[in-house]
Amino acid sequence: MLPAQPNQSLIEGIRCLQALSLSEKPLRSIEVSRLLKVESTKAHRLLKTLAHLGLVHQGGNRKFQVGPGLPVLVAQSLYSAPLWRSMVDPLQDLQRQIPSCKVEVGMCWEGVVSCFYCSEPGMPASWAMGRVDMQMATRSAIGLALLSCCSQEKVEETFIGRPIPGFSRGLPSLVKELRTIRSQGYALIPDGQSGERFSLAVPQEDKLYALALSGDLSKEDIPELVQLLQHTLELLYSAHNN
Amino acid sequence: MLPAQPNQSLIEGIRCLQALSLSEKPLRSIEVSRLLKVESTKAHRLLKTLAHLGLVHQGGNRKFQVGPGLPVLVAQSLYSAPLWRSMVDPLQDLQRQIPSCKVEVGMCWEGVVSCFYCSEPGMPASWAMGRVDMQMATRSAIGLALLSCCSQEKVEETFIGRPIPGFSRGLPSLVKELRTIRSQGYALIPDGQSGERFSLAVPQEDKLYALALSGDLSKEDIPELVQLLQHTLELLYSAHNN
DNA sequence: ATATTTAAAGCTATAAAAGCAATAAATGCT
DNA sequence: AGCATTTATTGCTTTTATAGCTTTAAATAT
Repeated sequence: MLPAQPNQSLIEGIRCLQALSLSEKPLRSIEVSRLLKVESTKAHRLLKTLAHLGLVHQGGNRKFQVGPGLPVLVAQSLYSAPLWRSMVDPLQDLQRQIPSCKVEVGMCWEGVVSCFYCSEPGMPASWAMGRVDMQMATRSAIGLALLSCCSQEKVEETFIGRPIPGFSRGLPSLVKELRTIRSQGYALIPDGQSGERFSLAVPQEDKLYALALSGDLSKEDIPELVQLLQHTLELLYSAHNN
Repeated sequence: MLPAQPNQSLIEGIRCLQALSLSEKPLRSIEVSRLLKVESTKAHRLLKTLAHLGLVHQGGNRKFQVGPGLPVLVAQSLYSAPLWRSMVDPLQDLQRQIPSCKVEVGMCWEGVVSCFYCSEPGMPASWAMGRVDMQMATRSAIGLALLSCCSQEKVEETFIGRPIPGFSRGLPSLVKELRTIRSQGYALIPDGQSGERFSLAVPQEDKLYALALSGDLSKEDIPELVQLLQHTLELLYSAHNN
């Protein structure tokens, strides 16, 4: 994955972006430099470069925050390509087959899941695509399904040294859970407080995203639902890879 | 804006991302290198670095496409900060005052607008935030309002050499329109085919985003609506800058 | 108004990309 | 299926861009 000659500057630049996106408020360049433990001139120049590109916005008070470039890049990738739009039809079909469930498609990065498709029962199709919600990966079926596709090292690297939401007993219990998920090919977790609701997610072949169903699922239906999800994923994959 | 020592690698890396986000389908590294007119080893190494970071995804066929990092970064910046969530209340208030109109907040980058808030009449609050839709800036009131805040050079740089959606007579007519918008402080354009519907947008002080109202607007109400939008923008600004 | 902190630029050593050449791996073609 | 062409990937050397120190300027706080 990592090339023989990775571009260090690019890596550091993205770290700046990441820091800004996680921050509660806009940051001064020196604050970023301290957060990332890099020399202040360097952070400053990276941030200014990102600001020039428009990925970062520098407000009147000179503080930096995430800028217009990021949402536009995401929107472009979702809309300008037939790639993603072609996913809507198969997903709406799925929604019709299981009308009482929520249908979601999401990606996982650095322990965080973002769903770009989310249709709740009764929601018009045009509202379902083009969303960006956020959940902690370890509390989401989509996140667990995708994490189960990562190597154990990658998972450890991601979660080491910080509390793992939903796994208060730490990394080993997460790793164990992921092993189970990997072997069965799907993640099933309770959804919300009530014992009736569950979330069921299956990862896509490429491991880029996962598809989830949430609602009143009964244990005996699981194998059938997993099959349905896998079938839908195949449709999605061929829809945007031909 | 541009620092004395901009980081060239970072700029090139982002150009790769941009190329992928605009592409109809996943690209081979050599295709990216040809699109951007850079040496192929360089493009390859940048893409591999981005793939390692997770901003780009390399599928089984080795082709590159936008990866999970981007949507997660956007979602994080929208949700993990009180910054953006604090915008919901003022916007819902606005929606209540003008119940028949659509309310949108969007950013503009490289001639493209992405709205991250979009509430249509009757839409629940929780569905309005966390959207990423896409429109061409020159066809959108939000885009025109934000472009009017850019220098003429910046605008020319963005649109030179390509057709400008909605301005078939070219750059000069866009520049003229932007001058008008800048002087009056708002953009007003017809919305859809019917002559009844309009879109009205006002840029935020920092020029980071603009707020728009779309629907059945009558000419004589414009000044009042502009005031209302400006007032809401002040609330938004203070909501996330204190 | 003054002191302190942060931002930004200049400059040089150095480390990191660029780009060529070589090899390996895919892909396409017959 | 086997050969030819294209693409991906690495190694190596040169060159160039970045790191980071120092200095100056601009904000911000006191």
